[in-house]
Amino acid sequence: MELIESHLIDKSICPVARTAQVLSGKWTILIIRDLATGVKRFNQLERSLQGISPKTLSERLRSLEEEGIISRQTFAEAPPRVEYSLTEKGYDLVPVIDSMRDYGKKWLCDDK
Amino acid sequence: MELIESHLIDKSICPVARTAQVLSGKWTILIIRDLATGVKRFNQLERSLQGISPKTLSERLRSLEEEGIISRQTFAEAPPRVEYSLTEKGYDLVPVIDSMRDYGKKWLCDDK
DNA sequence: CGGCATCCCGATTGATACTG
DNA sequence: CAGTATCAATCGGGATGCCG
Repeated sequence: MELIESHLIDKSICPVARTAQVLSGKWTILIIRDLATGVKRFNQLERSLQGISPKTLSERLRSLEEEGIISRQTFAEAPPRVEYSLTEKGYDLVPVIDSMRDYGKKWLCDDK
Repeated sequence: MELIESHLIDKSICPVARTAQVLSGKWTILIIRDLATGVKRFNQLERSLQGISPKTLSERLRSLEEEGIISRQTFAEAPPRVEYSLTEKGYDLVPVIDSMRDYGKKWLCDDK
């Protein structure tokens, strides 16, 4: 078990803390995880993220959009259609999700 | 920008969600980040994590210990000494932190 | 369908003071 | 030094209902 050299961790800038802040919130990472599989509509996300309230989903989507991580495309149809997808900035979070998945599989899941 | 194949994401188990749960909390990841550089004492962490209250630090450390991510070693001295370090389970979170650091440097830090 | 407006709650965090 | 005790505040999140 090697240790990271202390000087490699820049605390003044602390990209870790900033990323953590962006990913904070109970559902944030899961929304990005879902969108990583492709474009999704509001209701698709609502069903996929079992237990999320529409308010919370709406809030998270808006703040992620403001953050530039997801993009929102509306279609003037009846019934209305809104599609959410990852931007490049959002897609670059996939490695984070992947490493979290690896960790979860190794330490937090009994099965497989 | 390729997309992940949907079937590669196992939502029933969802290791991502479990890992997110373990890492939840405002300070959790930062504590692990600090301990990744080596053994630390309570006061060292308190100083390093600017703004954390001793109560919160104490709570986080205890829950991380219960989680098996950090280990706590006490020394019967005067003044008392307690050292915190990462377990193997904790050290395996370093890739997650690394990917978060990479992301933060690329997207969230102007400097460099 | 895709939201927004309200109201509400519990968990998390913080400030501060104090102790073994 | 390494915490605990107490109190207060914040905040994400949930429930429900309404609307274009």
